[in-house]
Amino acid sequence: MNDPDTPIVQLSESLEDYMETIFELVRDNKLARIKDIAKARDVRSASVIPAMRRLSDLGLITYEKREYIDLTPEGERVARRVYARHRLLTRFFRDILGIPHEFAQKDACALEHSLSDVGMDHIVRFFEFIQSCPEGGDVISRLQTCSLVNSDKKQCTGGCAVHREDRVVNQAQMKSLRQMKPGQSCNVVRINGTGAIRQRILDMGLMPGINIYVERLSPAGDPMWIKFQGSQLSLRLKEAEMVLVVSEDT
Amino acid sequence: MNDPDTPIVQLSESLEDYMETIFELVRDNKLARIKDIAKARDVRSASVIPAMRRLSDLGLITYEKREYIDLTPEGERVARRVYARHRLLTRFFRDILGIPHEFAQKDACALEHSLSDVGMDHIVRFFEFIQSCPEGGDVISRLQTCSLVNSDKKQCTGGCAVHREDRVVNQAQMKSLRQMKPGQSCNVVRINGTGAIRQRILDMGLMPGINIYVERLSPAGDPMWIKFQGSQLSLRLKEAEMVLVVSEDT
DNA sequence: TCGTTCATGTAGGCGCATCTACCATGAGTA
DNA sequence: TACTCATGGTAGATGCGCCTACATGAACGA
Repeated sequence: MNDPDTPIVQLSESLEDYMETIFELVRDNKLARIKDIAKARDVRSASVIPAMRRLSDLGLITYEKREYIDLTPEGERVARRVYARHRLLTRFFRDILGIPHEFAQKDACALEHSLSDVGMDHIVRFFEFIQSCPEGGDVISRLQTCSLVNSDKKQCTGGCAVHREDRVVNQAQMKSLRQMKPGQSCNVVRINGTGAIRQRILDMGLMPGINIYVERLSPAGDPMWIKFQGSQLSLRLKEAEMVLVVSEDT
Repeated sequence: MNDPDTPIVQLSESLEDYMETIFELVRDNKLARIKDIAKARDVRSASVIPAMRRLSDLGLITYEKREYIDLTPEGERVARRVYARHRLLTRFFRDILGIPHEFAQKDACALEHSLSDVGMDHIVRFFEFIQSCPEGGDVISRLQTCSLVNSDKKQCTGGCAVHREDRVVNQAQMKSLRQMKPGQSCNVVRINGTGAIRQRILDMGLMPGINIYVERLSPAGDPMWIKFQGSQLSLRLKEAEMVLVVSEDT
């Protein structure tokens, strides 16, 4: 029944979510009712019932008509796993990547069902590293206060003058993409700017590490044509301005 | 039509995958056929056709009966975005977290559809930080060679003697959970060990950062009972041995 | 010119997860 | 005793994304 060596059943995302919800409800309220589950998952009660039947058939919950729902020992094992994944991913997104809690929560929800065990394990290892390595913690707090990551006005506490300001000040080899001439190649370091424009640039696929070849400027001068990852694209100068690159031409 | 300021249509995961597949096929082979798409996505041709019809109705692809499929300008915009997300996530998983390529690929696939823009943006910022901050790159390469993260025999190049060996050698305040006495509290630092046992411990929710309270040992001595995150659990001594903790009792 | 072959397309079905609309139960209350 | 009302449950529909089985059509070789 509750043999910890048994492999864990593979559930659909939806059923895993139900398991997690029940786990939290039982922990917090000592009982889980159809209505509560429906509310927590933001679905109708009628949708919960067939799900409960499926989970009950799988032996993960006890579900008798008109009685409170509880986890079986095996169900608790399954639910605990999902819950633990969720928690860790939320922490990773929030505390490491600095994603605001609400989004961290939501993104963890999406990933908790699909991340491979190997992937999960590496996230755990990342935490272990951060906690064990004397340098690990330092860098993460540096990261958190870095103006690149947190756009509020905290300042990076040392070392990297480069991104104290919004624009490059002292790394001579960085240019904006706009400054590049047709025929030149470069590599994206950073996207300056925030909000919708930044989003649009990212959506185009212009991201740190990407190699760009500048094709030409439009006759009118304004959109410039660039090529990267095998496809051509036009880019407004206003946008090109925000893309910080290092030239590839030695 | 292809106005970059227009918000991008929200597609189902499946349709996004089709868009991405078509994008890659057109780029690599100059054309995309039903058969190729079916093969790339590992589904039957008959399943591809209704998907193509839906995408065509949305104005994202050109699809006439028995003709090659191509992306419309708007479709290319949508596909490029998905593809860019995929690429960046793969790099993140592989190059930062050290997840083997195959798994990184697979996990990126899962996340690319659901990660919020905010989440994505923070991953980009992470890369920007790593590339810009003089300390960033160092720590990532340290992370990569750390024996915690890569279990092959690379050695961490300096500083953190703690995890040079499989067991703690010189951080006196670390103990294994097994050494804790009933009534004591502690905080998990690391799970030693690999493979199935490690997996089982993680599945139970014992992860770095978790607070544990030791309840009691079984009369027989072997399973120990612990409490964390509001629920009780039994743990074999063999497993408790592998859980490295710091005592919470000053 | 006529088959053969193979990609493409159609028809119909299935399972999941949701919905709406309605029905049943039972606990408290007039 | 009978009414009310929240909660739980049933029936049936929808949309998606996949399937199998079969039909169509175009290209190519005999």
